[in-house]
Amino acid sequence: MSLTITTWNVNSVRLRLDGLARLANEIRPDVICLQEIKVANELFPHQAIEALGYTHQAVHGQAGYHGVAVLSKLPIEEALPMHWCGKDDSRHLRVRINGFDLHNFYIPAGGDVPDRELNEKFGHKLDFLAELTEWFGKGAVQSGRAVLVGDLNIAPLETDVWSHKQLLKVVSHTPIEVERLNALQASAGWVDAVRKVIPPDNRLYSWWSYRAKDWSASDRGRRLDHIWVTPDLEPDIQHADVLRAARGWDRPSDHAPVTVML
DNA sequence: ATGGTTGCACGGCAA
Repeated sequence: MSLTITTWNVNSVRLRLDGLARLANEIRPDVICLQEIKVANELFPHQAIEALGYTHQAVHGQAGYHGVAVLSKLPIEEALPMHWCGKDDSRHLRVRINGFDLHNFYIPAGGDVPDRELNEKFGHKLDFLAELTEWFGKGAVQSGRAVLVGDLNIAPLETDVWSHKQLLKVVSHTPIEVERLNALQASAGWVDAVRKVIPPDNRLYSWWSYRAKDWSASDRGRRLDHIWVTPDLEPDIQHADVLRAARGWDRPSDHAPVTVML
């Protein structure tokens, strides 16, 4: 028995229905976790997605910004929209599928300036990570078997960015962010499932800016999207991949889907 | 050093 989970920052779910159909046909994930759906709950395109075989859907939407959703071929036994840092941003949806916990995150991007004194968005990003770390550290993962996915908006490894040196002061790859992400990972012993399959000596990206003239030729990417599992699931990791081709589809998201098969 | 693109609440803001 296997379970395939894909995470994808779609940058507007309503503009990415063709892409979702393609993902459903080409990868056939059992569960798809979306970020940046950019739509209120009542406007979520439930029927179009149901027609792709994802009859179970949990949505934690928001008009205009952010928003996360879980699409599943298996029943969603419980869905908990979560909130952090005293804000009502829709950035975390916790669901229970097949008896395991799945956490779908859209971590704050953090703005442009990597200094919390000058840029409160950067402070929010650091605080968000710290709150999660404390929460997971207190035993939020109870069942033992759990999966954490999403756009974590941090590329932790040198091989997760096109130029480690040139990105050290760029939000997403600064030392303080990497430190906070590593602390989050340690909080519940999370294992980076993608890097278990594709070792850290290989460059790997999941996001390329819209602003490049030729995103593929310049290939200035970053690995911002992640799939982590608890240690007891580590032996079950069968396969992992980034669907880089999706970045070249018509009207693409700036993120490519990341998939792990357990 | 600057500007480059996309998507949303149609226009400034976030990414």
